[in-house]
Amino acid sequence: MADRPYHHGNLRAALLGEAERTLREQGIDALSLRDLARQAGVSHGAPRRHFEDRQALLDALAEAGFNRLADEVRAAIDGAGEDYQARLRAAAAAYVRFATRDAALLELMFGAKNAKNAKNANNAENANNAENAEPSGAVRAASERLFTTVGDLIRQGQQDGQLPPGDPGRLRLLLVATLQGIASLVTSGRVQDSQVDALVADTAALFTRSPR
Amino acid sequence: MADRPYHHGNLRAALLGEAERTLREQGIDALSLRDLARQAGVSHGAPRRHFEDRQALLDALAEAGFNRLADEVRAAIDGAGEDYQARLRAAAAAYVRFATRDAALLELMFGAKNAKNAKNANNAENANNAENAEPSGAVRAASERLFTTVGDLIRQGQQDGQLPPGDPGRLRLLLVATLQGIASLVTSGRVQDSQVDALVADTAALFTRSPR
DNA sequence: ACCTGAACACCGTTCAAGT
DNA sequence: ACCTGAACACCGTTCAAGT
Repeated sequence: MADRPYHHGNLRAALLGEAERTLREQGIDALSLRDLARQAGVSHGAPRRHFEDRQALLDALAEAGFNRLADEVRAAIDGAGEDYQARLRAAAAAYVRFATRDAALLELMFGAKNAKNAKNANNAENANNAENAEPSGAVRAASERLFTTVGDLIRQGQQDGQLPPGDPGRLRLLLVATLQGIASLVTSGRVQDSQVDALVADTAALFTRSPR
Repeated sequence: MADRPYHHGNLRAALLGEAERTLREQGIDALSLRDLARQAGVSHGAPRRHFEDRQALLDALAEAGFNRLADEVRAAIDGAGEDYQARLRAAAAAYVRFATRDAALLELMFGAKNAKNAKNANNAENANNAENAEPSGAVRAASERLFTTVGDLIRQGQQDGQLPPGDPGRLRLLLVATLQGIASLVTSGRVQDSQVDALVADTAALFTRSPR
């Protein structure tokens, strides 16, 4: 039976998995390190060995979230056939699906930036960046996978003549913004499920218009 | 001198004002009812008379935020002259300015929805909407002022022939989504200040293109 | 009508100590 | 190398009691 096996073996993975579930089912306010430790059957101090503080756990969740989002969007594009508008719609639909299923996680992924700086406000060496923190390195790297995926879609559209020429980086930024904005309206309950299809279709149509 | 004047007179307004400042300067994690009470010079139980719980305070902040955002966007449009693209750019720029100055507040305005439902999960009478809560009535009403402002801009563009005809409601939703998406990238630190002008210009150009 | 202050059940974080 | 358990300083919320 082994009441307390190894040192739990893979506490880090267990904490992350349980955290993902709690986040999905009960929201971020219900996410506590002590509670996760309880569910994993370890003492409340144990998580410290794997996550320096609560923010480190949230960063790890955001990182995994970005990796999964990038994967799902890419898979949707790859499975959408040849028609370019259909590929755009598939990317947007996959993004919205992620937002619907993991609203709190997506908020977490695009949140942060504001919380931690307060501590360092009095700290002279960090005073210059006290109000413009960047996401942590690992989170940023994972979020760039999403940008790369969308960038590939943009480049393909320009090659096929379905998108206007010009700086692909600017178009990529605008498309990510649009996708994230739709997701933000969905997670905040300002878009009904019945409106999503139209919004996705309009997004694809908007980007494939020709300049006047 | 009057150490403790009336009953503080306008505790509600004082709490809201201080909360707005804390939110701006230190982020949402630093926002505590007990701390606000301390700064207002009242006991920690006093805020309860004006805000039933912490969420009620956050709702009031979000409500005020939406009213101010709608006002600022409308003022920017009204002050932008006759050129329609310039009016679009002014609206987008005002939105981004709000996001830059009050990042945490904007996140709060488009957040929520997920946190409160957990409590009612076991409650049979509320089981049906346990995973799709709407923003509180007052917040929703204030957020609709933003939608109305953007809707007026859309209608004007269609009348002037600067925007394609069709359901103005759909176009409005897409424009709000785009603005909120840009803001989300800004508040999460994924758009540099130097990229904002191009993004704003590209947004205006995108919407005023003609269908191919 | 508005506020106080004790009480309760939670947190995150720290750190000496164990295995 | 990993985990325990006491300790500390905070929370939000409740509620009898005061003015």
